[in-house]
Amino acid sequence: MRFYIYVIDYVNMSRTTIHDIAKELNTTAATVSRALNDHPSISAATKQSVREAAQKLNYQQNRVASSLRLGRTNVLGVVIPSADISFFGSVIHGIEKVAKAHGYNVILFQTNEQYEDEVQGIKTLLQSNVDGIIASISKETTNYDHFREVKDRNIPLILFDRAIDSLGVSTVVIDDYKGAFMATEHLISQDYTRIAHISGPPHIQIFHDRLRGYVDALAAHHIKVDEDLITYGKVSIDSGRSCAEQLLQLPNRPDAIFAVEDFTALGALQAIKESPWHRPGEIGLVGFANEAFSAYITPSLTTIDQQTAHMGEEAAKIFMELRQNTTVTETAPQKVVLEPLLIARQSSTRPKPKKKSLKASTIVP
Amino acid sequence: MRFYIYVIDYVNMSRTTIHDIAKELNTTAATVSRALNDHPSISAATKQSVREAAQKLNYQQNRVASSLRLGRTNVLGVVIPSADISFFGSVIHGIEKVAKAHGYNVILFQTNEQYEDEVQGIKTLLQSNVDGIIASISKETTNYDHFREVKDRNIPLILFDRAIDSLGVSTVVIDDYKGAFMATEHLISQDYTRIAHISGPPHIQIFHDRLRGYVDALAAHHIKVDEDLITYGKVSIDSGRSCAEQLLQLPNRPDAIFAVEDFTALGALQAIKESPWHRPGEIGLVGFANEAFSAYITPSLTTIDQQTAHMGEEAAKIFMELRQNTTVTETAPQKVVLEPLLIARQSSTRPKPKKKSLKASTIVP
DNA sequence: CTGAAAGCGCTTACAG
DNA sequence: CTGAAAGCGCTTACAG
Repeated sequence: MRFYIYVIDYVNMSRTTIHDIAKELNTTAATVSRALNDHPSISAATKQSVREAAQKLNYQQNRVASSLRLGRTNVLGVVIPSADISFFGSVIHGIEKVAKAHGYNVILFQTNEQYEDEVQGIKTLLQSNVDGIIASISKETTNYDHFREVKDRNIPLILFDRAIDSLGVSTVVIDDYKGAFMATEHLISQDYTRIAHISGPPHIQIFHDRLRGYVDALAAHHIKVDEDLITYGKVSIDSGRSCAEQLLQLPNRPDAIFAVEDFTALGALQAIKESPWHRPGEIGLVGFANEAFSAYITPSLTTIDQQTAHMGEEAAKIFMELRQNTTVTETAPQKVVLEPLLIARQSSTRPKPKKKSLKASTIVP
Repeated sequence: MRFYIYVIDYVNMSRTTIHDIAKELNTTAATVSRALNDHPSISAATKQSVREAAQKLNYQQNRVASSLRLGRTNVLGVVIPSADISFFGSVIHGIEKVAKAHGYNVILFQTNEQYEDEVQGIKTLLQSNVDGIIASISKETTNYDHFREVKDRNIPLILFDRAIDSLGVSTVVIDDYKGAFMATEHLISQDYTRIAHISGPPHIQIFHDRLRGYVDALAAHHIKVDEDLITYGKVSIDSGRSCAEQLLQLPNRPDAIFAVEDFTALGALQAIKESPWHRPGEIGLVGFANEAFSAYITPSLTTIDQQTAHMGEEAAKIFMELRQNTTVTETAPQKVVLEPLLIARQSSTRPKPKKKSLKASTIVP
């Protein structure tokens, strides 16, 4: 009887290269490379045998070597404040999806809303020779030289959501004005007439745009804007709650609230539920952002969807177009403005009038 | 008067290399390289002048070239089902944070729970010469050869959350058994006695562990396990709802449900709210995962927090240790088990007995 | 249809 | 303390 013992020395086992394949087939690395890249001047027979040998030797292309030679990496750099914020997680999802479909990988860099980290991130990505960068600017950033550097190096740059027009690069944003207009108009269509707005810090562009959309929607429907019904919160659950409490205590209280974003709306909802007008839709409520929780709270929250994954996809698609352009053609930057989507749910649905305590009858026995 | 016109030809402007710096200073690329890498045998004066020239010429190291030469990339590959799931977004956040602190970049690859995509992702990362891979296995995956390939190539592999012991690689998981035990014990402490469990596909380790924790907690408190009260769902809202509906129709119905994760719990909650036992806590409910929505639904959901960002950080830290090890030392795989945290909320809080319709009195006038 | 050779930009053992 | 040379693994213009 015999024992066969196979010892594989991983330590000294270096990875298969095209030279190993060439040696195996008594040909050259050039031929192997061409065969693997399906070069037209290589015979079918050669391609076949090269592929078989590659398989047999478990060959994997070394993309680092390929990148160095080709001068491109097939890597897309993404710079965002944090992957831990669902909005950005969703955008990354869209970016990576499109990137993968085009043979690109995604390097992720988080800034944590810090300017220094953002500068560092851009620098690292440039060193890594990424073929393009998609970014959402940190809240703290006021100097944009690092983004100009990207532009100067002729590397496609696309900004999403938090974009700066003055940089002259392509951008993907959602139409906040229109989203707010739709939200307000929706409440009007539900026969709400005294519609309040809980806004955010007015110096932030998107909040300002939403306020404008609210005001214009009222005007479009000949509803007078009542300054008393506009409050400025701090974009949080607690702030939404206290703003709503104030609004509901007004002598001439609102019959609906449009909140600047979903967390504010959530706080407002708490205040509404604790008020005498706590039945779903009795005081209409619309948020903005379609956060993960908004479909699941009670009542479910009507809100504006920002098409977050779509935003990422669009940004990646713009990159795919930009990379085609030879550097000679200076094309004008693209500006994609996504359509907001109204997601109508219970929080803005008027309760059926007349019939009282319908509730019990809806219960499945 | 004179006009100075600076014309910079970006098209033909190729990036500065160490050779450009060397030419500028009448020295060689070798010296420049050593100076930039702070090699001890280079004089302080030379280092100084090289750094100045590098700055002046706006030099950025080409990491691709460096990687090819050094045989390592300082890139960590991360393979997850989807960045759009808050759990994974949070884990990536933790991974990237630690990676960055050690000079590593993160390449992200999403599998969308598809086996084929997972295989492709691993292959791409290997081709990209990542220095290590952190992954969470797709639900669909039952063949693990692609992970063995990573191991065989001697590339550090760390699995998190959805890990497989048989692969013999380092893992970071939360103690699912203990979390389920805590969840069940919590229900028992709230005087629930007929506690049902909606599990997930039993071949998935974490779901199996949670089932065990549930069973053992009952046993520890001398409550007989009733097979009728254990159902196997598909880990979704709809599945949770229909499983709960079934459970509630049993002749001897449960008075509490421990759901295998929060979406299942959410569906179960819908079923409970439509049942005759719809008052908060009347039928106790606990989920698992502390999803974004769980704090905000009504009633708020008691659940088990998995310390997601911490999980990512731990995985990245293990990598940082593994990479130190020379390939000669075959160290045993590490197994980090994180402590689950019980987050007690309304869904498992017993309604006050005796007093009826207390509700109205809690409303602030 | 295939091969020999050069080169992408870096790092480092070897020599001085 | 610095330089000349080789090489990481690939791709491709050029030659045959």
